[in-house]
Amino acid sequence: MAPPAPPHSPTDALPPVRQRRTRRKEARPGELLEAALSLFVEKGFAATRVEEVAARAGVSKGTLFLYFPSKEELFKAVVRETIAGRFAEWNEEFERFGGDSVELVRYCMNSWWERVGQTQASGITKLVMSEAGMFPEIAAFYQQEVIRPGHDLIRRILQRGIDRGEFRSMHLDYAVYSLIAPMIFLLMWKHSMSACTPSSAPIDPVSFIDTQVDLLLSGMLVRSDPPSAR
Amino acid sequence: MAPPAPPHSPTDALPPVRQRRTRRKEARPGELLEAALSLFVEKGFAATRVEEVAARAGVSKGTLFLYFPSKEELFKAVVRETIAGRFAEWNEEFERFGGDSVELVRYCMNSWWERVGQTQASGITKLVMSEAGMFPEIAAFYQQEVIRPGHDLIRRILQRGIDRGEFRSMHLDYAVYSLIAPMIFLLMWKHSMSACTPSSAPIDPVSFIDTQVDLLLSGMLVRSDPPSAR
Amino acid sequence: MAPPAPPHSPTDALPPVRQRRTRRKEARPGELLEAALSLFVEKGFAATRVEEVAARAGVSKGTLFLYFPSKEELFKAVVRETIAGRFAEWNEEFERFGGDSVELVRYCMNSWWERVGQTQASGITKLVMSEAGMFPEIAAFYQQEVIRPGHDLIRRILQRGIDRGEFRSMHLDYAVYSLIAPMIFLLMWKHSMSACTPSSAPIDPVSFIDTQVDLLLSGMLVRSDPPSAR
Amino acid sequence: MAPPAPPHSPTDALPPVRQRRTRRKEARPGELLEAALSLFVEKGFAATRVEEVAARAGVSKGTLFLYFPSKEELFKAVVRETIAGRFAEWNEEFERFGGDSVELVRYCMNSWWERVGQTQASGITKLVMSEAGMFPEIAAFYQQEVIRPGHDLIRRILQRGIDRGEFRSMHLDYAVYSLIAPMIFLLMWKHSMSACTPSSAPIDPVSFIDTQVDLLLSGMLVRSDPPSAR
DNA sequence: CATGAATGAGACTTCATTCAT
DNA sequence: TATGAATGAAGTCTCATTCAT
Repeated sequence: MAPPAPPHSPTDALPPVRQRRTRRKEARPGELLEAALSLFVEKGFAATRVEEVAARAGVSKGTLFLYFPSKEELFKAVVRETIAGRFAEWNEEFERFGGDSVELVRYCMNSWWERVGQTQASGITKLVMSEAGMFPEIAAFYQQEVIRPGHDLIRRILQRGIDRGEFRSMHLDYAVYSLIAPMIFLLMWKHSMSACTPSSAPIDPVSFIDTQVDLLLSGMLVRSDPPSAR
Repeated sequence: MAPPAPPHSPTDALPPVRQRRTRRKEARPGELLEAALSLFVEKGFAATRVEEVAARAGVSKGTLFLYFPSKEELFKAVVRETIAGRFAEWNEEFERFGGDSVELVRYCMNSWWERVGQTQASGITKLVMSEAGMFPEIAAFYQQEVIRPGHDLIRRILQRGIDRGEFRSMHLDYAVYSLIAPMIFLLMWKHSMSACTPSSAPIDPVSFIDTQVDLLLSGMLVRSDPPSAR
Repeated sequence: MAPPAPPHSPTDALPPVRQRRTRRKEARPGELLEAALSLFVEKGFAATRVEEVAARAGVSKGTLFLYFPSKEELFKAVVRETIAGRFAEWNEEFERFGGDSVELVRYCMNSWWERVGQTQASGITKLVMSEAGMFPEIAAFYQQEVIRPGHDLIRRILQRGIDRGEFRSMHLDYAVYSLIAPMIFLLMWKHSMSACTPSSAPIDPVSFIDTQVDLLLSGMLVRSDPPSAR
Repeated sequence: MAPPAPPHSPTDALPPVRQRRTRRKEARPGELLEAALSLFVEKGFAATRVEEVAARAGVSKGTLFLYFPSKEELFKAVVRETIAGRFAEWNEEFERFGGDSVELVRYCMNSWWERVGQTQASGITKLVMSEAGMFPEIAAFYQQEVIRPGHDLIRRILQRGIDRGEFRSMHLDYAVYSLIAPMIFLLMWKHSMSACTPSSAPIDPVSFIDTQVDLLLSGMLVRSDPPSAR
């Protein structure tokens, strides 16, 4: 949580203990957001007490309200913060991708798992889905900032595969959801079932994604031609 | 809340009123569970007030506590009650199925949508996933009563396909989750995003399931042999 | 505020101890209002804690909120309650008055002191004036329900005196305020200065009113001279 | 809050800025008291936040506590400061007055309105009366520093009128309060009702005082009659 | 002197739960 | 059995006051 001490040359003057008061001001919102994220994910919105959040961030109750006017606003800020324009860079990255579309799809899903699914960020998606009923505003925001861009990104990838003659033509919108579905599933699984029960058949996300991509690309059916997949 | 006794002539028959009373008494727990289910699904556990549940069930707050010792127990009862062994009959039904496995898979998923997904029953899955963190006991119960039987059922279907030479061999456990994932996705979608936001690309569940099955069975890749699709 | 025990014949059965729960329901709002009135008057709106009000009314904090949705609403209810159409009967009474207008004015002011000034009701007028800045809505309500009717009532009395040739003609609106002023003064005095300081020249309200009426009616000037009025 | 130093050419004279700074330092307490007075009058003691006071005075919250050890002490200082012996000069002035006592009374009241009533100073009287319950000490202080001297001043004027054969003999103490009453009324009116409600019959203070003096001096009764006064 | 971030006691309000009727 | 008035623990939020810079 504390920023790792950067490697510094011996000539660096080490600032005594980093003045407490002044430095904090800028760090506080981030620390609070981080604390709030983990607690919200752990216990849900309602069951998380602001005092706990403050305590985990190492400040008092009152301080929290210096930065966020209410518990709800804190929640919204957590969502906004965690989401914050992830898609701009992703879009670019995928645009530049040179390989065939099969690999792109596989890369895309694995990459999502690494950068979102397995991080705490996935918790807020679970949270948003769980609490959507209570925060329509947040749900709408999420829809706009995450769902739609994500949808569009995947759509473009599939279109690329079709254009290059790699994928057969298909109902794009639903195909997109077919790729989103396993991620949502993984994420709900991680934060719900697996979190608290010794599941019978534990899921290894990487293997699951692998299988999933295989199936979606090549299907289950027995075929004459060997699947191109690994 | 009880309808005021209407003025009636001495010749009026009393029985109808008495009947309603009597039937009510036995129906109470069920009515309460129903009311609780819908409210828990709509608003989550914490945000649902017992008074609302009681009101929706047409009784007073006190009465609710006559049947359920606490809000938590009410929640658990909702889950237990709604889940009640569905799988016995399903198992049988699928055992008797005569067609090819492609059709069985398609039938299975459509049938789930009809009997669970589109009914109120889907709400409890959403509920369990949302509140799993706070009710590990319930999550475990669900795991045992729903997840595992469901998993096993689907596993047997896939195994049947492989045994009959219809499906290629695959990692069964993950393939099962690949079939579960879209259902979970559909259900979370229905109860979360679509419920409160005018989604850009609304999902028609039947079409989505159709596409999903197509893809999982035949894949996305361009092939020489035409898919056996429906 | 409590209804005086009605005289009852010896044959009346005295109800055991008056069942606690049921009877209360109707009495509660009144008891709370009474408690609130005295506390608000004693300590002002902000310094009065709802818990104190509840305690003085013999109930718990939560009970208060069963009857009044917020502290502000409680305050408004106190004002409304204490004010509640006092003027209808007064109007009538004064309309029926037979004596000369000098006596009517004197009667009017003495009567105000007896029925309002010396009762707790005067406290809320002080309160409204003190807190007007924070409760514009209340101030407007008071203006409409108390100030204006009171003003009109006095105006009619003065007009009567002029019509009967008892009073000289004068600027009625300001003359009305001249009669209101000493009441307001008395009431502020009672609730502010005298309440907490051993005043040097304590005011006996009845004597003060007497003198005030004398002066307003007959003036200070030595008799035979025509007044030097500008 | 401090004006940002404007970019200036090297030839700019610095002094003005320095002067302002220096003067500021000495002026601080006064500016704070002024800000506090207006806010306390507007919103009452409890509803006024020290931060607002500081902001209106152009300093930070912390600075306020450099000059006043607590909010309560700030309040007391406001009262003490604003009251500051006004009566020495007034006494003198009235002692020197040559005209008849009728004119003196009229002059006295008009003069009070001009110098106190219509200025911000009137606010503290409103303040003291409103908050007397919470600050008995202040009320006593006010009683001693303002009420009593004022009372004595007026008493002396009335006695002068009697001594000169202008006024009839009367109960002096109450007569004094009869002259004070309209001022208190005017002042409460100004700061309470009129401040926030579009009053039906707006009061012009000068006209009101005029009428009031007329009535108190000459009475309401038709002239030639001997007054019926008891 | 001045600042403003931090504190934490304290106030209002909610709501699951009890219990006399 | 049913009611609904009453409770009080618990939670959110405010704001006077402190203190390191």
